Amino acid sequence: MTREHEGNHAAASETVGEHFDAWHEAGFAENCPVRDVLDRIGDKWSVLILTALAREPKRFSALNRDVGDISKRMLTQTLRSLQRDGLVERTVYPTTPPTVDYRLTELGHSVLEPLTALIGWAEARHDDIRTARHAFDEEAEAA
Amino acid sequence: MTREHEGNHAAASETVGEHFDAWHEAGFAENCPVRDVLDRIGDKWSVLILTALAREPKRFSALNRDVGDISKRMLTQTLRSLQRDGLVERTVYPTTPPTVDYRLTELGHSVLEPLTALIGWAEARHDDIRTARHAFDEEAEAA
DNA sequence: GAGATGCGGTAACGAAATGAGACCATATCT
DNA sequence: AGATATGGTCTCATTTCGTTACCGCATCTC
Repeated sequence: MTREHEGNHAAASETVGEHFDAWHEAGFAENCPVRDVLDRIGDKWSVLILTALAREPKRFSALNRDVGDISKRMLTQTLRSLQRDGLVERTVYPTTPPTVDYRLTELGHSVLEPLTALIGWAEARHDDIRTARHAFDEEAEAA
Repeated sequence: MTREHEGNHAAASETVGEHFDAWHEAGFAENCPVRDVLDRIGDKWSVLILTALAREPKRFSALNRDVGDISKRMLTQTLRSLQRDGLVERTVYPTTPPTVDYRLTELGHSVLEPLTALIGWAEARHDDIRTARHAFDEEAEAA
């Protein structure tokens, strides 16, 4: 029943709003999955690594190359936390030098589904965001 | 055609994999919407603020209370960047003391849809994540 | 056989982001 | 007069991040 923006987004807004209230009452810090999960999703490299692994397992150095400007340090760190959360599986083959590969677990694959939606949104609306950004910056500069 | 985990996630994995390859060829840093968008989505507070505003506009201090343990500093900062990206609209009413409220724009509401999917995933799989986490930690401790 | 290269990382250090808290002007309530 | 609320900003300590150097080992090149 809110008046302002009712595309087809009203339902989602309502749903999310209810979730928020529920977390709020539940104590928030304790059992809020969003904090727990989004902190990881949102740490700048996780999503990129997950998408890089979407189709096939990759070795450490392949990831290092493919993801682009990530440092080994952050790659190691991010992979560890993804592994810890059960999204990624690390396999060592006892060759010399050791070969290590990383692959998505079922849990890891399953998160790609909602992520696809988000990526789709990002691509669809990227222009709108950039437009808004420019407008904002010019307005700020004018002042 | 990958063998390992084929729930219903195969399609998403394939799609995401293709996207990744496309970004990769396109140069990555330049026109990668994910970097651009996910950096914002994933900054620990943005999603929380967006969900807090899902149903109704709120004032600065209401947000400060509702979101919980966010500092005013980060609240201001996050709101500014959401505003800059056109997700949130800031309105000042010339009262004394000034009243300011924040509301989602159409763009802001539209992102709730993919976010809902992600939140749903987080809640559905939260137990799996925590289980994996405990297993990992115990194994690490045993070593 | 000497040096460079690739492997999968770790250690150390400076830079950047973040969090906690004090502070501000104004106005109202007690 | 003093406390409280409003919407922030400023400062400073802690945390996190990114860069670079380095490790042992094996293979490839000269």
